[in-house]
Amino acid sequence: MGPPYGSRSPRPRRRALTYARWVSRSPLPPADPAVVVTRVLAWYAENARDLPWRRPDCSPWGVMVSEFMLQQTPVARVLDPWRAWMGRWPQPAALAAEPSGEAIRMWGRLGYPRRALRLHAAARAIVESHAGAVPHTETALRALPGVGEYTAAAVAAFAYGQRTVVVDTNVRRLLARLVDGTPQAPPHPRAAERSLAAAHVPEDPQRAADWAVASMELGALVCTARSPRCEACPLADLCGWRHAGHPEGTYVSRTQTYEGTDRQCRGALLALLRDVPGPVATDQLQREWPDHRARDPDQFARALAGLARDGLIAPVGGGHWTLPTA
DNA sequence: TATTCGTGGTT
DNA sequence: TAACCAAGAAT
Repeated sequence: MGPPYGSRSPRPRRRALTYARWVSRSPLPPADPAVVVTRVLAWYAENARDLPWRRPDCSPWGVMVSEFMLQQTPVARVLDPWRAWMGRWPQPAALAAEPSGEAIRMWGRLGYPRRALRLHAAARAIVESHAGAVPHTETALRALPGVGEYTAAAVAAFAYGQRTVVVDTNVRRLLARLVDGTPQAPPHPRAAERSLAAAHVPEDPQRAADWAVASMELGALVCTARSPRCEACPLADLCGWRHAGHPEGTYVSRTQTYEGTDRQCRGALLALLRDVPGPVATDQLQREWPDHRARDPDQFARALAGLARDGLIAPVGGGHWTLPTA
């Protein structure tokens, strides 16, 4: 047995090899966006997943619900909750008629429960300001709670076939690799990224919407963050990152440990309130997060106050709490 | 602009 | 197995 792999600091050597390979090759010309779009659309036609919110009979509301649930959440975890949600609340008005606590309860363990609260508030805004119909324009969509730049563009494109610039984490990574030759997009979106993405959007609206979903799908299934399947990629011969020999990334993600965080505490408290029908005493909640689990003695109180401030829970008097009933 | 906000599968 | 990552938004 030799020394453990990496014990002789292979980095400089590896970097030198990468550079030698780079100079020995002819420069890779910039990929023609028209060619990129054509290839990705052809790939999508053969490889698209059959997701319920992509079917022609899916309502704009169904598209919007899917986009909320898919924020920072994998497709596989969204499928069942989406079906249950749409079965119970097929239109915005049905959800708007319920207290927000029901939305929080229905959200279950999808994570980021403030999304449930915002989706509920968005449904009420749609009833109040848009006669119960999901608005068509990005501007009107963007004004809804929980709808940011990405979601507004996505709903306009996928629900109404509009020509928008849809830039999600998949598209950002795909274009970073293809055009910039880097393995990952910058941690925070830059203006240059939106310009680059806009340069790839076809003129025809329906084709633009197809490009949006197809480029996202390619990023999700082939050009993945870890272990990309370049052998299955229709853009492999155009890819700057592949041409450069797959150099490693430089961005270091802050490792966010979950154990013992405020997030975990909030999640545990909310889970208890979700799983029982009525009010819960503060003492019982405290038992859900005993001091020995806490990072600091104020954590329980801080989490409880935070949940209340966010509107995820409400006091009902006598030291009891419930999901919001309004 | 940098942080905060859940949860669970994958590597 | 610890770290990474997932169709972001709000502040």
